[in-house]
Amino acid sequence: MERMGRRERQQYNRARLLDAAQRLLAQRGWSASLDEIARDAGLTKGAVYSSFASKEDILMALLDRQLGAASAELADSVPAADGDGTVRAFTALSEDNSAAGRAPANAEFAMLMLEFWLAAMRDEQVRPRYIDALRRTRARVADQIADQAGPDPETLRRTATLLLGLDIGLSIQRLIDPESVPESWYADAFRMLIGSAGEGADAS
Amino acid sequence: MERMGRRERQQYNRARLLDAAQRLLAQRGWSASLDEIARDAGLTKGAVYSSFASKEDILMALLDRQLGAASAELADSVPAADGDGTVRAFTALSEDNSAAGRAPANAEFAMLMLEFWLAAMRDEQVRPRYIDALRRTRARVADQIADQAGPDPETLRRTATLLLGLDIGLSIQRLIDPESVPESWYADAFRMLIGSAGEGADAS
DNA sequence: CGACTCCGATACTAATCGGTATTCGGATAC
DNA sequence: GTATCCGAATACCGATTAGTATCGGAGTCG
Repeated sequence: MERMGRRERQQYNRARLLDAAQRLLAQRGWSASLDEIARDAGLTKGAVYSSFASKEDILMALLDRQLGAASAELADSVPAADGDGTVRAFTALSEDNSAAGRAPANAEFAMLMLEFWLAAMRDEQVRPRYIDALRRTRARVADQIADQAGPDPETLRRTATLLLGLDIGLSIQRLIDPESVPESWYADAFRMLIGSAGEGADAS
Repeated sequence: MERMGRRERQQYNRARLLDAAQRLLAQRGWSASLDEIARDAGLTKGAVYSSFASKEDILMALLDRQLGAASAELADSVPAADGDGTVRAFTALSEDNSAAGRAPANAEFAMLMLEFWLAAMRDEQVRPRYIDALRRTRARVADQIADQAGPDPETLRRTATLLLGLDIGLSIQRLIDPESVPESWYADAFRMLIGSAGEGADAS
């Protein structure tokens, strides 16, 4: 334990609260209580209300932090985009450093993302933030595959959207039923969509 | 109002409770209360506990009914699988007969499905039912595209999985941000995956 | 060193929820 | 027609929850 100043201490505690909220909201959903979150962070509810205005405020802050981090991670997560290292945005952080007993880290990430999606669909306060994050993510994917998916910007955006969609849709199937969705199919799909990138484009 | 016998009446009320649960669980998540659900069905909580054992039991029954219906719908939802009528499993019932003020029917369906997915990820009681429903859905998709996606059963299963994944992943993006994901991209992706079905298969 | 500040712990409240016990009323059986 | 049955309404309970009020104590500044 290092001695910390007041402001430093609060930022540290706030971060630990967000970490706890990330775990508990992913694993128990919105019904995770503030007492649980605070206790998981080694603090009490008093700490919560000195850093956040309400429970929904935690969701907002967590969404900003998490979606910002997800976009940043993506920049590193596409090594060369050859056969094996496909695009992984939704399955980011998939190095699988899961703590004992809990769900794997990538599963936790996906569950949190879908929880965010549902919150964004229901609450118009949350929606624009989530939309923005999705658009940034697609833009990152587009940057990553710009050299392989042709120069046409419209086709490039489409390919990026399809790749992100496949990453999401395959992960939803694979995370809950791994044996039905071999990991290698990610790469297969990647090749299929990149390989025939320019074919379906008919001027409208 | 027709006069109904006792048993008939209970089945009718049970169905109305499931209808209400479908709406409220989709739009307010698991924190939708039993009183709300009962009131939305024009009944009281007493009716709930004479038809269901617990709140989770409602989820189970709804999941069975909904996923059974989804699989059945799929059989009709792929007219000829030519360019425009792609595979729609996740976006089933997409004729968009949404009641006034509420979310479109297909959005409600998707939200409910993801709520189910999260419940299945968290609860091992729910998980096998959801896995089974996903597998049946993939099998249906495979049947629908069997004539176009080659005779190799392994490739066929893969193509069905990728198509379902794309349907899910594109819908998640499109439902919350329609202008970023044109509807025509569904058909484009369909063509891409069907067109190059046999290419990515390398014996492992 | 001493007064002030402010973050976080503690104590508490009003409201809500899932579930249970009991009662009510119409359909069923005879 | 009357007794019985059973599904649904009502009333109620313990437990939990988000949010508030208050207090203590460590860090800050003069």
